[in-house]
Order: sequence, then C-alpha cells, then structure tokens
Amino acid sequence: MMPANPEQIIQSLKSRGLRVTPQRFAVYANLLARADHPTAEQIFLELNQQAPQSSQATVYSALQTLRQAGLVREVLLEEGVCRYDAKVEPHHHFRCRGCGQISDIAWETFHCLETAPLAPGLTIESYEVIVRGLCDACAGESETP
Amino acid sequence: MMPANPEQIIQSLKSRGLRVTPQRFAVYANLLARADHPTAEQIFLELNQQAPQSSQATVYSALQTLRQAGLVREVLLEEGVCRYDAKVEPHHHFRCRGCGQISDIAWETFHCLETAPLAPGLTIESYEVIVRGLCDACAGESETP
DNA sequence: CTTTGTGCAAACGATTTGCAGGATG
DNA sequence: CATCCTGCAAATCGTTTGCACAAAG
Repeated sequence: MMPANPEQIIQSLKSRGLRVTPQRFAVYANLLARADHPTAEQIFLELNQQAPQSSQATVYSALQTLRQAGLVREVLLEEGVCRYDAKVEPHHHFRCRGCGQISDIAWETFHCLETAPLAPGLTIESYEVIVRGLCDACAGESETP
Repeated sequence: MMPANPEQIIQSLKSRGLRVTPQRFAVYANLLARADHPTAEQIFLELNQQAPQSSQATVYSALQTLRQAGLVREVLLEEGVCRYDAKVEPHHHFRCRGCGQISDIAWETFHCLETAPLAPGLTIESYEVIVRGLCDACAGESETP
C-alpha cells in the first residue's frame, strides 16, 4: 500500500485531470490515512478538528469527484449511511454487528465467480462479498450474559 | 416459493406474535407478491394507487416491525436507498448499472465460506455476494453507441 | 379493557443545490 | 483569464417522532 506521500497524492489527483485544491487534497489524504471506513461527516469533523479547513458541502462534493475519478469507493453496509474507502482495489468487507466496525477481507480469500458461471445474459463487471458477524472483542463480551 | 395465500400471510404474522392489521397485511402481501426489491416509498405508492390504504409512516413502521420479526430483509445496494425483500432465505444479488434493476442469485451459485477460513477471531453469522454489471437488455443497448 | 397500531404533521439527519466570490491551471 | 471549486444557507429527500384516536386480541 504505502500511501500518505503528499507528492503521490497530488500526482494521483492530477493524473485524473482533477484540480488540486487544499480541500480536495485534505479529503483524499485523510481517507488514505484512515484504516476505517468513515462517513462524509466523520471526514468533515476530523478535518476541521484543529481549524476550519473545509465546509460540509465541499467535503461531499470532493468525495463525489474522487469517486467519479475512481480514486475512492463507497461502502454500503448499513441503512442510511454511506461510507468511503480510498482502497479501490477489489476486496471484501466484514461488518461487526456489535460495534459496527468494518474491516477489510483480502480479495484472495474468496474466488466466487471463477468457478460459477452466472445466469446467462448478465455481464459481470465486479463483485464483492459482504460478511456479517461479531468481531473478537464483541464476541467475548456477549459470551457470558 | 408459492406465497400470496391470504391465510398463510395471516399465519406468518401471527406466528411471530404480530397483530394482524389491514395495513400491515397489505405491506407484507405487496412485498411477497413483488419480484423486484422496492423501497418503502414504492410500496406506499403502490398500495395507495387505487384508494388510500396506508399512510407513509405506517408503511415505514410496518416494514420495521416485519424486519424485526424476521419476515422481511433489507437490501442495501445503492447510496441513500433502502430496499426491502420478503425472501429471507439466504441468497445473493445482482444489480444492473444501466437500469438499476436488482435480481436474485441462487444461494447455491456460490460457496465462499465453506472453503475459506476467515480471519481468526471473527464469528461469522451470515454473508452475501453482491454482483454488479449489466443485464441482458442494457448490455444490448450500449453495444453500438 | 388493555395493549398496540394508525394517521397526521412536524421534526430530523444526511445530502444536494443555487449562487456569488475565489482559486487553479 | 476562463474554468472550475468553495462556502454559505436554503432546499430537498428519505425516514422518524409525538401525540390523539382507533382497532386488535
């Protein structure tokens, strides 16, 4: 992976034909630096924790732009919440029912479509496995109720 | 499958300890009769097409109740839209990028977890494969642009 | 008769929009 | 210097809530 180099971030933006603005840079850099899968609002809050850097509308618009440029991906695992992920290479997700934490699952873990031809007439562009359950910590807690 | 029998619907509701009201019955019957995966609003509109039968709030509340009772399942494939599905047995989904249509994929099509032990410490409760691409019709349209 | 569901309208949270001013390439 | 981005506040969309009335068991 090895992200976080400012030069690389700027290059990524430029290579997609995007203007490099402080706000857009900040949003993308923040997302690259995080291992969780934050919502737009979480990014907005973290960016402006020290000093105001970016308005709400700008964070939303930056995320849309980044998504259209293919630098960022959305993750939809909960009702009414749209999360974002700077890791665009294909991978799967696990969501803990207890704490809501979302973790990545390596792509190589499953090979679903290689072996199973889908319904005829469907052109497959991508797929993803979503796993739900309890993480280590949450499973331990609910063990002895 | 063979749903749609009013008696069966009433029995399903009762068996989960739910009161059988006309509105709740209508919401569940409508969902059972549909092959698509409608949003709450779509159900609301279809129910009230002929004559007013159920208010918006009641449809939402009925769906919540049915979901808690395990008679209905939510399907999250698009940003900001929560769809519902009366087919609660495990299965996968395909979403067409062109028309947005969602179709079911039989559970037997994939067997992901049987062969792949996940990360240690994770208790798996369920999983689902989400496939994206183009359906027959949409693939044909975009063939010669 | 007690409990639970319904309808309405107002409240709500997340996201989008219109527009004027500002920064980027 | 033309284009695109930002910030603000208002608008919008889907969903939830509070409360009085009505219906189910």
